[in-house]
Amino acid sequence: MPAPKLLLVEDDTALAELVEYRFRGEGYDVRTTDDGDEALLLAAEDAPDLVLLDWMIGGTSGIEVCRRLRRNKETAHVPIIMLTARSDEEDRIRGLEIGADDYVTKPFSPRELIARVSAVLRRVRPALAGETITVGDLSLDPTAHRVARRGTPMKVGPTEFRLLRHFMEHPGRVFSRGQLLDAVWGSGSDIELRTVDVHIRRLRQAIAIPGAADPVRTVRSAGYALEGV
Amino acid sequence: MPAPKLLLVEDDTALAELVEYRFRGEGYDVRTTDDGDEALLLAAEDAPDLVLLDWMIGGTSGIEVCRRLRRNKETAHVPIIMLTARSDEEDRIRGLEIGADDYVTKPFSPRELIARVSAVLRRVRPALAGETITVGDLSLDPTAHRVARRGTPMKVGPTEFRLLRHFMEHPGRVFSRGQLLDAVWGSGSDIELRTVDVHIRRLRQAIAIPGAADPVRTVRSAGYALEGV
DNA sequence: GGGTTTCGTCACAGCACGGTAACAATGGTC
DNA sequence: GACCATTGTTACCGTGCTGTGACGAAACCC
Repeated sequence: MPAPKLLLVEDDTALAELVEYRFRGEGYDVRTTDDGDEALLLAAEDAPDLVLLDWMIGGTSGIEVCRRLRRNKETAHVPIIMLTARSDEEDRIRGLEIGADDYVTKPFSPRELIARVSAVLRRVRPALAGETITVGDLSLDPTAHRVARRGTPMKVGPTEFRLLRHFMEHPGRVFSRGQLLDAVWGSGSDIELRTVDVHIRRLRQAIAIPGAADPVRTVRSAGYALEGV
Repeated sequence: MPAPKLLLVEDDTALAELVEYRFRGEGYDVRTTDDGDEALLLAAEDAPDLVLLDWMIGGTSGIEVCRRLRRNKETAHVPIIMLTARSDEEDRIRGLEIGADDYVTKPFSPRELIARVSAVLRRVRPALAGETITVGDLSLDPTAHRVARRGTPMKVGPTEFRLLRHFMEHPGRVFSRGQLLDAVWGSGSDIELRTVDVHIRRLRQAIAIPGAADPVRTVRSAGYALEGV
């Protein structure tokens, strides 16, 4: 899962550094500029996942930047959060109507800003906000029904998918065949225990890549487990 | 374009009536309740497009309602705006982290609330705001009822249009046949599951262009999805 | 090492699932 | 009314998935 890319447009250097520092700490990839035109260039050449935009930056107004981001096809749907010292309702509404996705008034705490950013990202790109489960080099998206290893998508059958999901929801934990039957096949299923072995093999086969270790661990006389982090 | 459906959960009757009145005026379809459990029922039986949720309603807390909305698969992705008298940063962050999409403190002006609602909706379901959605090389204009692929217009039947629109509002996500029937045909429809297959085929046919991959993905034993970004 | 238990692997039969075409019913248009 | 577009249903077919038993390999115990 690539780090979400933020573009911070802010001319208060001290504030910009603080925000940048905090977001870096949260695993974001942050670029900063204090100039509206430069912001548009940066956004156009490598579209960020979200823009933090000061209401008023030296030269052009933040509003104008917002409008022009929306006009450009490449950046039209990038979510924007406006930062501002003003708390007039009039301005707030104007910002939202122009196309900002959220509006945070200064002074704000970094924690709140982080919470808002991740709330917005969760909506826009679920894959960026931890909707996907990641264990080691494996990632699984339950809603898209997708599995990838080291970024490359893997073809996984239905039962193997459910099996893997169960493992990834409890990484490192050992499950007996009976427990796996209950969890993956349903508690009422009347299926041979050994059948689990076969699906374990199919799962191993499905997520195998040459030169990489098998993440499924066999625990003799106990069951199977997914290699933890 | 159907009216966006709001669910308002608020126990201050006077405020509830005011909000309801204003949103009706904006063309929204509003249902109101003052009870957390009833809210969950209403949301489950006919998923709204957005929930306005009071922080503290008689009996259960709004937070609990929020959490349970998120837990239910049907309502997990419905955006939520919390309304609250508190303005503690701690609470605000907590609400956002729990899964609310936005947070408005009382007293608020109806205008601002409307602006925030439409900002969230624009982000989550652009089609509701009458905006053109773009996913991959597909674009869909909800007001003009037009679909284009790589710029060239495509002829798409009514049902296929609604189907495609639903897919494009949730790109990448897998929907079971039952879910598609609820979302596209209406929750009360009594239609064979396999009928969905036929319309999927018709949709595929309608948006097919030679030399391009089929954007509709079949997920065996799970449903269908539109190839995400 | 011999015996026993546990696991890995394979091939196969059965069938569940999705793709497709054909058809009847409906409703709108001229 | 005749025509056309659209819709929902069904039946058939092929493919891929699933569960099982059998056999050999490996690990464990003495």
